[in-house]
Amino acid sequence: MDRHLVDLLQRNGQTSYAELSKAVGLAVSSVNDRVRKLVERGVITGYHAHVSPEAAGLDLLAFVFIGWSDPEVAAPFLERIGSEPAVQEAHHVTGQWNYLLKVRVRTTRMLEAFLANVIKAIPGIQRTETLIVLSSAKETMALPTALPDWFK
Amino acid sequence: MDRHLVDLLQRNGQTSYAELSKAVGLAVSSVNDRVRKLVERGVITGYHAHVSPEAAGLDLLAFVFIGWSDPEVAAPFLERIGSEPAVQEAHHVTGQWNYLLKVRVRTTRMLEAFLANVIKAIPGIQRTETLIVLSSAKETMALPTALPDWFK
DNA sequence: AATGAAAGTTGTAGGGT
DNA sequence: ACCCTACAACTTTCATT
Repeated sequence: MDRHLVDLLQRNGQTSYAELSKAVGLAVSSVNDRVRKLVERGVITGYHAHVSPEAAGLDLLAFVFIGWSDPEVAAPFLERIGSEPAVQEAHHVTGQWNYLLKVRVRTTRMLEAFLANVIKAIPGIQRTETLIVLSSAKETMALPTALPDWFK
Repeated sequence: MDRHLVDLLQRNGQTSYAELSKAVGLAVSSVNDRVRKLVERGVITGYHAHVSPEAAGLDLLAFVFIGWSDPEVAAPFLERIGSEPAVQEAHHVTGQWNYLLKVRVRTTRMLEAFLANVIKAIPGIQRTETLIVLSSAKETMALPTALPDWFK
């Protein structure tokens, strides 16, 4: 039941309680209760308008691997990229690199500036490797709510 | 002006027109006009509830690189991962790999099943490399609306 | 937990500046 | 483009089962 509501709200965050009510077969006020509790419990963390990167002029998407040896680098690195809007994601990953960044900029010139003025400006960062995204076949923020058939 | 509205709606997709109106200094109906046009123009592509992966039981995030030689593999690969909820993103990237996937599952056992039953089940896929995400320091879908100071 | 109805807000469309 | 107004739709609360 809650899964169904979450599913619908992931797809369309503006779905009215009237519509949700019809879809799940509960009264409007019951739906209101359940959604409120989903937010209180932290299952639903927020509602956001999604913006087309291209419409915003951000035509270049890149993944940047970051490497360092000195563990002292981590704190200033995280602080810097945390306040950098061009960085959409920063993940601590296994393997030969420390971090993987997802970066959106306008052009290759701007990517170059990002690497030179933001990343290399952090003392101690030794290696980077950049992958340019040619096209994105899929990009969704909807999480699976049910177990897939290939895993039981 | 539109940038300001987009900014606010990216942060909170439930911001009322009354609040937007107060924030940008326009009448409610003007705000309504502008937001409607932003949606019509495709700048705002939709509104979505954001769900906590951990609350949904998806504790494992991984990036999976996929490689093949035969170009015939692309079509069936894209069709398969397009309909796979565990795959959040699929990017065609430069470098030694063809695609980079962002995958969310519950456990390492489920990741193993994904690689065996979904990826390796696609004929022609020759190489994969999986990076496990230990922690995500940043994960936002808010796009920058202004040019950064490190790029003029 | 779920329901129906009342009361308060908000979204939207119209005409006007 | 922007504003004001009015009505419809929606959200939220509350008493009840």
